[in-house]
Amino acid sequence: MNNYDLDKETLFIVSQTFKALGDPTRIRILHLLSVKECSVGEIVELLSLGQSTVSHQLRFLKNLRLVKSRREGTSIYYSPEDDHIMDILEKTIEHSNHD
Amino acid sequence: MNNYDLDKETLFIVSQTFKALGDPTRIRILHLLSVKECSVGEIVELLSLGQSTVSHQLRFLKNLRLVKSRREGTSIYYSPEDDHIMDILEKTIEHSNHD
DNA sequence: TTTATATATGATCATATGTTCATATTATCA
DNA sequence: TGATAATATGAACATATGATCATATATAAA
Repeated sequence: MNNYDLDKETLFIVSQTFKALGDPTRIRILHLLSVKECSVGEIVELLSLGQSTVSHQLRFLKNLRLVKSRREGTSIYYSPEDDHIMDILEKTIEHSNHD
Repeated sequence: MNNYDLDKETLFIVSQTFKALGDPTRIRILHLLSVKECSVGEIVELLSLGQSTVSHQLRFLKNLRLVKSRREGTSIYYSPEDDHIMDILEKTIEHSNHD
């Protein structure tokens, strides 16, 4: 058995995961959520992003189970869901500051 | 000082790095190189990819200093250059197999 | 129930990305 | 030097991606 190549499913999952981390807006959102749970409106304010942009990206991240949400009145609060990925993200951010 | 957001340069480096890992072809190439140093032709054969595709992606990876190369006659051998990123890639591949 | 507030969604558009084709470059060997 | 083999490059093309606009949905308050 030759392990030079990866199977299709692994390839899909891994590439999807890294693709999620490959966009500046999503990185900013995930990093913010690693600091504190935030409502959509708070993300919009703290990062100066459009409401629609944030909403679209949160849906993207939620589909990949990188974030989860809970409702509180009319607000919806988001927080990280995948510890492993968040760990990779934060470590890579630290790593990039040492260059 | 508010550390909710990331500075522009960090954001650029981190997103570029993950973008490199966000494509199936590049993942396959990097994973192969993590197993053994390969010439362009070997990569083409082992992964059944087009020569031009491999060459383009290798240039991409080399620009980001994720791989390095050495010449041997008319062949050019590539190998991983960034241990940290390769570690992240391999760990994420393993992680994806446990789901 | 109307109004206001917060969030989500769909369509559109410009740009980014990855592959392919054709060709150029570089090194080896007859 | 001329021919061959390995790799790199540029252009073109189709598809993917991310932001924006307009609008829909959902909850709360009046």
